[in-house]
Amino acid sequence: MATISDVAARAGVSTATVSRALNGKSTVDPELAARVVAAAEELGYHPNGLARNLRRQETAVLALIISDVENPFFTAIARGVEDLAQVSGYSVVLCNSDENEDKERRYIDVALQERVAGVVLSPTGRSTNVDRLRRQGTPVVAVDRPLTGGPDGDQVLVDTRRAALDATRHLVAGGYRRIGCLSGPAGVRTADDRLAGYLDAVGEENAVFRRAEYRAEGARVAATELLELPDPPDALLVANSTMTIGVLEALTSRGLRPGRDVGIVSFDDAPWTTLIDPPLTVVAQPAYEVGRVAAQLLLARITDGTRRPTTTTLEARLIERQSSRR
Amino acid sequence: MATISDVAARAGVSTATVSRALNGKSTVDPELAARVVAAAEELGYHPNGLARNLRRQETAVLALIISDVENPFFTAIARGVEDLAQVSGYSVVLCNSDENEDKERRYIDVALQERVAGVVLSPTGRSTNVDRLRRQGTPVVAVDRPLTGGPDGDQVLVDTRRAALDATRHLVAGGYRRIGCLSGPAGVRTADDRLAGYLDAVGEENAVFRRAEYRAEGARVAATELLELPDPPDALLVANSTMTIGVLEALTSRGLRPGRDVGIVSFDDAPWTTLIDPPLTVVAQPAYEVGRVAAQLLLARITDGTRRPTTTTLEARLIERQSSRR
DNA sequence: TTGAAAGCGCTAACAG
DNA sequence: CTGTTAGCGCTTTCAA
Repeated sequence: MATISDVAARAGVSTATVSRALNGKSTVDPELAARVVAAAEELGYHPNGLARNLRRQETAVLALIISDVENPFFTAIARGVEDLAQVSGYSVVLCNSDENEDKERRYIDVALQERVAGVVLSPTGRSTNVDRLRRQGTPVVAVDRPLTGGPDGDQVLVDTRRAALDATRHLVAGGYRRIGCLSGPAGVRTADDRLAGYLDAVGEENAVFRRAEYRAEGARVAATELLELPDPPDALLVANSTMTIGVLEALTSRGLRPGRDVGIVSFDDAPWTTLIDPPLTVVAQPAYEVGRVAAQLLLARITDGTRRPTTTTLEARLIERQSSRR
Repeated sequence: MATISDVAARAGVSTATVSRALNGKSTVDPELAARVVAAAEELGYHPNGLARNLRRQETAVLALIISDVENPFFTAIARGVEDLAQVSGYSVVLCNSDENEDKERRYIDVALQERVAGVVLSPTGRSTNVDRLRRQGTPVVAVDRPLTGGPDGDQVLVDTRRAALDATRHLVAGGYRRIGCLSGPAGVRTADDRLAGYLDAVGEENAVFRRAEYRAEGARVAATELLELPDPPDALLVANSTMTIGVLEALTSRGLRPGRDVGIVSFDDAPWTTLIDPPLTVVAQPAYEVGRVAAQLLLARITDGTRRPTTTTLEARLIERQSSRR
């Protein structure tokens, strides 16, 4: 692969001139510059980013570590981060931690090794992994879930406890009497918060809930358990759209109709939620916006490492459709 | 950030020894090795991947350039690539080309600059971008769509034309008389192939079809056009699940029921396809498998650049549900 | 088994 | 405006 010296030789100038001509940083004689460009073209020259970054001690790459590539909520965040990064000349590499602390650590190590300019992540459980980044001074911004242990680092969250409270109250207002909740795993902050919001609304004494993985299958099983209770819930708040798929399966297989028989409100406004009958009432989270804001904060922190850490909390929006009406 | 010399100084050895001890390549006196490990630990040392890769002239990173992060088909591929790469010690960075040749070119440039070990991509339109990779000798494997211009490079495809043919015949067998097709943009190979398979089945003279972006909105409009024809189709083959969302919206807003009024077969077995009423008949593509095979081929080509290019074609599977029955 | 030294490809002082 | 030179942090001969 052609190197800068090859180009320099061909253009009859020094490597420094090639560098200057190609990067447009300093002024170069137009005629020389033209020769350089021509030579680079002829040789199919692509600057070696490794060498460049090693020398410059910086990389125009952001790492985005999310817990599930197949969850529309996170892919929407990814788009937000990417769109914003793009215009500032940064590329984004996506890593899938799979809600697994080990994988998260591995990817954080990769990020550290490759000396990325900064990382956006949805932290899994404990913060010990994040500390590694902080210790090396790599800018981080957390999305969706707060960093535990100190306000060190920016965060972009959604007020999901409040959203769960509102959603539950909406169900109460709709005339449902015994409202249940299906939330994600204990220790996952969003899952805990959504459950807490639900409890705020119904009170501990009236609570009927289960926790499961943020996946369809676990939710199906958990929903079935709830429905088989002696005094089963007549409405369900479900903590994410993937779980809702399982919940709807459980309902269908028991001949129960959403809305009429069991009121449903689901987190996340997935594209299919309007297609089913009845259409689902959902809590729409501003995922794309979360991504954009996170990228903005990260870039700001990259240019100015001394900025005080901030926490941005965005509001979710309840979209009332038919599954929460009898 | 601590460097190898810091570690060397602290352990009282040379940088060469640190390198050997930490990489375990060569034999190092156990006692020295222990000192090195301890020193690295204390300093929170993370080897600089940039420097390492620059020296070694290789990177353990694969780039995966796909045309839509929000399309479940591609995220399933991503999982397949990642799972396989992981066990061989490679990391995968995901780039979103958005079905846009410019973005694709930018990401290919990034891949080239960062000297990734290889790239998996779903090529957008013309192959001029891919040629850049080939010219530099970077191993490439194409997924979902073939590389145009020569069999230079491995490819992993799905026999989607055949799948479209079978799906259309299935509709014919179900008693539908006038079968229409909604496919993706001209020039996108999968869209062309699915349309071709449809034409194979119904014959040019009976064809009623529209093309649209691989997105919900365009498909909704196109489906509406078809349904407003003087002699509208009584069944529709839809080229991807995102488009199907638009198609179902069009049907619903006209009071038409899938199956009974208009038979539907959709490409891609999205998780929600069983939740709607009636459940959708779909063409399930082995996306995860496509990803795994692609990664396998890429790794093989990375270790042996002289391998002859291969083309793997996987079969799709028709899953019959209720939307293709009256 | 260990250390000294060269060099991967690039950029940025520093002279000229 | 241009060239010379040093060096980013690492791995890998080559000698000892």
